[in-house]
Amino acid sequence: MCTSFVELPARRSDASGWPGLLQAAGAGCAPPFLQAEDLLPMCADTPETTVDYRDTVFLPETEFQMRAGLPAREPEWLARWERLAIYDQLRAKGSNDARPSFVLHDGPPYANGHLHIGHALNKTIKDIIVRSHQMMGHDSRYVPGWDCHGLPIEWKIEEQYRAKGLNKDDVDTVAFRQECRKFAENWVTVQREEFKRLGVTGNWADPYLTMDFHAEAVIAEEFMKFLMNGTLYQGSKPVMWSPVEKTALAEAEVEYHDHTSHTIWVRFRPVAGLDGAAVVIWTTTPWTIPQNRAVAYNPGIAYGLYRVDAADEKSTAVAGELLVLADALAESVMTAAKVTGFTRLRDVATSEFEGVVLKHPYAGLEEAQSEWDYDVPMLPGDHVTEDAGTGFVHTAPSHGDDDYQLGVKFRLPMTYNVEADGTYRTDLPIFGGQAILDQDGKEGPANVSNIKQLAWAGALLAKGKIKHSYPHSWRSKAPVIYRNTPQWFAAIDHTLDDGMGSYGDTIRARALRSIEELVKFTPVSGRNRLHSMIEHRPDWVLSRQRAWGVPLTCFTRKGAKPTDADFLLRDAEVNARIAAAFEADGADVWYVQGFKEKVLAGIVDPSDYEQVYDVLDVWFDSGSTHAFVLRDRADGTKDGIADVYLEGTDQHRGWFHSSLLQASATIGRAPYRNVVTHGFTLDEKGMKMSKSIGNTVAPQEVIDEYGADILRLWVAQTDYTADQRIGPKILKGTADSYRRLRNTLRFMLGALAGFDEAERVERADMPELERWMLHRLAELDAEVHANYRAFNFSGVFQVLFNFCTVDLSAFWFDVRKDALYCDAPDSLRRRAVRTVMDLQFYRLSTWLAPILPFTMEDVWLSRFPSEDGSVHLQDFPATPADWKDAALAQKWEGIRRARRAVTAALEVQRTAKVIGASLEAAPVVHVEDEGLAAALRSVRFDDLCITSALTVTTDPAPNEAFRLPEVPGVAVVFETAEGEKCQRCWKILPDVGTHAHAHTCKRCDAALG
RNA sequence: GGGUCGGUAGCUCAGGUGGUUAGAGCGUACGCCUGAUAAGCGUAAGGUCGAUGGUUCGAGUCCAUCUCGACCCA
Repeated sequence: MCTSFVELPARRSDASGWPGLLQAAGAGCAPPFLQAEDLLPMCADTPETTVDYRDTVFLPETEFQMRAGLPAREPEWLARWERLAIYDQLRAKGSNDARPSFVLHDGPPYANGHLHIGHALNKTIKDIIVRSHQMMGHDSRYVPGWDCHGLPIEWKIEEQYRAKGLNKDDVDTVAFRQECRKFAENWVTVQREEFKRLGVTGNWADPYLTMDFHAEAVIAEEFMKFLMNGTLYQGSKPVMWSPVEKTALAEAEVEYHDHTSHTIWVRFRPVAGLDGAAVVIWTTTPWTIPQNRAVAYNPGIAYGLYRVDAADEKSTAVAGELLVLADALAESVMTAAKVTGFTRLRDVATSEFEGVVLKHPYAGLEEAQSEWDYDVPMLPGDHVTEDAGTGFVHTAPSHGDDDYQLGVKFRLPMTYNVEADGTYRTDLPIFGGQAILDQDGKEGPANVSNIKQLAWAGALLAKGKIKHSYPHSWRSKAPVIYRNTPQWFAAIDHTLDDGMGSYGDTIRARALRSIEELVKFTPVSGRNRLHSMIEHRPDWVLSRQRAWGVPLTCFTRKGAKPTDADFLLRDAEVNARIAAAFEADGADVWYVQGFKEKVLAGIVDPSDYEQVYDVLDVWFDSGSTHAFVLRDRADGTKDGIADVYLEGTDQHRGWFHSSLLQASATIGRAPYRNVVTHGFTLDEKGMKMSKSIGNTVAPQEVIDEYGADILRLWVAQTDYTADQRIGPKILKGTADSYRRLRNTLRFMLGALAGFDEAERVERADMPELERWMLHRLAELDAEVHANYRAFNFSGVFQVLFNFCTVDLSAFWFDVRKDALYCDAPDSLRRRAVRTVMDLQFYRLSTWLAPILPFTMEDVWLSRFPSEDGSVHLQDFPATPADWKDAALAQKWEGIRRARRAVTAALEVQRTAKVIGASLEAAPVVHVEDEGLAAALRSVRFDDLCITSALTVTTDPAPNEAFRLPEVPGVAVVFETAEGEKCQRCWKILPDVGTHAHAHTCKRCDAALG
């Protein structure tokens, strides 16, 4: 009954579309809008009257909001995903190898403080990789992790102790460690929520922590592999040392203040050569002279032989004595030495220094008991400069970093003259027991004693004082010294016999071959960077004199020297007991009274062994994550190797590096197949962000103002492999791009309202324009996949964004609005358009889902409302390869070029106020090329140009025709459209007014039924 | 100070092995539409490709130096 339509609202607002209309059309009834029309006083004899056909036109209908309201709505979707357990559902889907595994192994952030923009960037990139691979058909697992041990947390707890007036040294180690654990736990909780708010998916319910008991047990086990395979050894290395606290300090624990130091110029006389001239060194630490083992020169500096001619009477210089000095510094040295006249005798080529042996200033002194009767070689070193001093550097390998490096290089002996309290060992001749710094941090007698002794020995050329910046302990505020302390090292060139030699027999060799053969780097420059670091690095220092970490679980034999074969206890049973104890109760047990006795009982006599109380470098912890996560977890990988490790470029020196060294020793190769690195986030001008400059952008602020999807879109549109910029202006632009994408999807949702499977049209039955759209989709499918596989999201974004603006919004949507709005619902053309739009919808919404998980969920649910649905349960739809049609694409490229000429021509008339809308035009298009003319005639070129009529001709164009330089061979003559404006579709056509429905064209009249 | 990486329109990005007037989108300006409407369409303006010097018939693309920035070292 047609009358039933009377009850229909004049304008439909239900999102489900127009079922009533389809039904009506199918039933052959008059459509409902007749009712409205009948109410109007229209008839054929009142042509001036307009008819409102608005309600007969199929305008887009959607509940999907133009404005996203992301900050408020994102938490709702997060709750939904949590309720639906999306991550777990996907795992179930991939179980039993139903889908190929893909694992991005998380590099653990440090559990300390709120997230900054770098964290957000890092986790968002990871998330896009994880999500895109899932949707490309993998079982893509992601286990987030945290780095929990280490110095910064220890400081915080110490700080709390100080605030309470407690001293760390008075507190039980286990109690202290438990405070640290609590602190880390707290930040893990905080950061986890902050990461989740970014939309990052993963196994948040069960992340990995380096302080988990199992992790601590595995870290110790991994360390014990180093113990057993012979790479572990004890050496020593100078570190910053506070004699007051009797402890080593890290760089971050010292502060620099002005300090007045002694400064001395000292003669080192050659055993032979150099014409007997003394080599002069300069130092601000006279107390290191007893530890001198070499004098360094720089082969790039010009040196000369100088003769003292005259000197002040207070000078220690003697007329006639010969000195070797850097030319650039000779003058200043002579001045310091109060020399009033000197002569430069000749050049001294640095080749003359080679093989020269000097005498220690204290050599041969009676009281010295031959302590210093050793050779002091002259050695080349790039660290020697001519900025200050003499051009020669006094080298004490135990008391300086350059000195140590030179010592390692030339095998200089380390000295052990300085005790933990800053005094010389008591058996050191002349100076034994003297303090460098006393227990109040004040200067002890050591410096002055040395100056006196040098003067006595005739070696002191000059002395003075200097005020300079010098490191002080941030706790006691006392000056610190460089002092060699015993440390534990991994020998990375030690030949291994562990049956894992496929890629080499040493840690270094395996690491290098892994880089060369087993790992793909994104960007490629990472390969060289890591390679050259590994190639040149020294042995790995594993030990730290700290409390919050995994201890170096080993024992040394009392009375044995580090070089003795039985110095270290190597016993598999002991190791197993340690691992079992850690597994049960964590690494704290190492610090419980009687642990040594417990694990050594029945194997060796515990009283014969010392327990080591240093803790492992935290890089060893994180370098071991592959073992306790990838290898040991059910959601790890079968071979213990990750598909991807991804971090900032600074981690070439950090996690990529330590993981590679660790794994080379324990599994014989790199633990990863891909290394992906991102740059740093800078401010809008490319400057480093800093709180003091006030140019920081906090992720939370962006989320509050724009929403996480905007932050994620910023990540996706940037080339993260280089440094990126962010700031208010850039985010504004990102939000603009977002709106464009959102509206594109919104238009599709509106146009697809009520889409029914019965409407679907086969590709073969579609107009060429729709087949061309399918071609574009197939092209995009390939590009999107390739870019996601290459971790190139800016490529994905660029391609999709351009598609949405250029192909859809500016062309296809604009052209097809006429068909969508005005064609009869059962018309083949309209159905074809909706079919293509449906196919587009599935692809665009899924392709963008890894980048914009919130918005695409909004889009998806808007089309498919449900309690349990989610776009994130979908894969990218398979796209038939035969949608590609190169010949069609070429033809349509020509058509679109011709279209550009037409739109430009219309613009001239528009500017001249001849027309407003393009439908007022009916241009004549003169085409020189017959092929192009045929192409234009084979399609509805008038529709494509959105004109009411259009003529294509190969006749020569008149001179006044419009031409575009970039579209040669096409000229446009403007004509206005003839006829009346169809009140329904707004085209101006000659037949309007001749049909049953007033003021309509033939098509609309038919559509109205 | 050393090593590595980077500097293409206001912004985000394209620009195999050197070859005609350096591209895209956004933004901006102007115009149009008012049936995607805090939307949509069209047109236009915008770049001495960080600087200088070189190689070459020819360089954003190759070389050298410098400069700015970032990271890692010292």
